[in-house]
Amino acid sequence: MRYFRLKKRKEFSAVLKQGRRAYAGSLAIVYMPSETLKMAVCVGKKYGKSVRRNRIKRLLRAAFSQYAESIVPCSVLLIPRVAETYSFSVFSKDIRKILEREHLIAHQS
RNA sequence: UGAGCGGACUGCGCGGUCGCGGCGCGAGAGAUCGCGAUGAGGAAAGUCCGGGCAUCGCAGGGCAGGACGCCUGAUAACGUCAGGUGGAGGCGACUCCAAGGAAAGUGCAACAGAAAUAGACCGCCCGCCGAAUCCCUAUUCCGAUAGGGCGCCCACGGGGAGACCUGCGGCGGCGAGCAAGGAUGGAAAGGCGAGGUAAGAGCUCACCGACGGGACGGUAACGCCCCGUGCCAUGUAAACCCCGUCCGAUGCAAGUUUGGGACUUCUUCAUAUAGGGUUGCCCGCCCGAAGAAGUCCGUGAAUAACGCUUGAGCCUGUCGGCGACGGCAGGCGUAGAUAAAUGACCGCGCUCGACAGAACCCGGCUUACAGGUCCGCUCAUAUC
RNA sequence: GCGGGAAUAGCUCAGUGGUAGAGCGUCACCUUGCCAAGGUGAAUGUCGCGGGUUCGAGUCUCGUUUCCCGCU
Repeated sequence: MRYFRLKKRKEFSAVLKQGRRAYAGSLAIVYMPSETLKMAVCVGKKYGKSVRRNRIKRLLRAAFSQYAESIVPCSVLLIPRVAETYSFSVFSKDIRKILEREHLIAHQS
């Protein structure tokens, strides 16, 4: 089971307005229940130039896709924290921590 | 060997597992799945120029505005490039230069300096008048000049409260001549030397510079030579400006197509010297505009498809050209996303990997960039 | 992606190519028993940064950095 991308501005606003927020050390997650699993990352200009922003987005997508199989259907926004350096292992660990705390993991394999 | 100059290229590699965006093939009613090949740069950046392309305007005209500026060529075009000219820098290889016009006109040139785009303040020299006008020696064209001494009564300068001391034989006024000298300044009416003169002056002469004319070389910018003119007009045009060349506006969020458009009614604004559109303005040209409700249809709306990648394309060879570049022949098929694709993990290697991510497409410019490779050349030193 | 604008004292802003200014703030003094208000005086600048033009640049010009605004 793969995830879909969250594209529409309406959906973005809806999630940001009505969604539930959860925080870990390196990032924040905003989510609300929906029919299918949808995900988006938020990386604005404040994170640096385009190479740096692309790097952050790739790391977040890669980290998220590890758990995509097992998450209950909902709309998810990943918002990283501004930092000096970013790493896959820290993102992966923090996403897992949040998913477990918020009971978003459906069937543990 | 050291220091340096110019040009070209490269800018992590190999293997495995799991993933991402187009594309092709296959399966499936469809969602989707499988396989295969492919997938960021030299600057993709800044958006500083030039084009293509698209829409609007096209009887169009004028004004304004903008850009550029040695010459010749290259090019679709350019503010780019190539080759040359002139100037500046460097021992040199070589590098840099927005490099037309200041006798078309206007403006500006602070401070300093006597004076700033033109004059005569000081000064030099001659004549006259006034004060004063010592002595010795030499020369003498009998005006004086040079050297030495004496002296501060008179004049000028300096010092001192003053008496006075001291430099000097020295001054002041008027008139005429001159523009050589005068601590300034970025710039002071060609420079330097000689002659000349009462003192001076391109007043005269040589050389250099400037200007004008001519011959020769060069497509030209320009170079070089000869002759002439004593020479007169500072700088600034990246101040206004003049001359020459060029420019319609807006930018793919341009724009095209489909899907909601048609009809009826009402309201609001404007109603012709008005308003809107057309290029910033004027003339000219064209035209009413916006909203709401009802009926039919449809429902995804900053959306979908097209534009969207075969193009002034890239590579190789050859020919023409000093070169930029162009001609011919052969070969190649090389990202097209749209909340937006290259990542994660593991292993090995080394010098431990810089600047940095396509968004309509090209040609340039500019800026950023760890390191590495190659070619050509210069200077210094040593040896042969 | 495309187009436009700004940067001057701690803050808000002026500024004709010729010595960088105003207001608020800061500091010192006067005034007051003390504070505020008032008065007098003073300090404060890489004119964002780097080249060029000019005798001379905050101003003209080229590049660069940062920030702001508009366009669906």
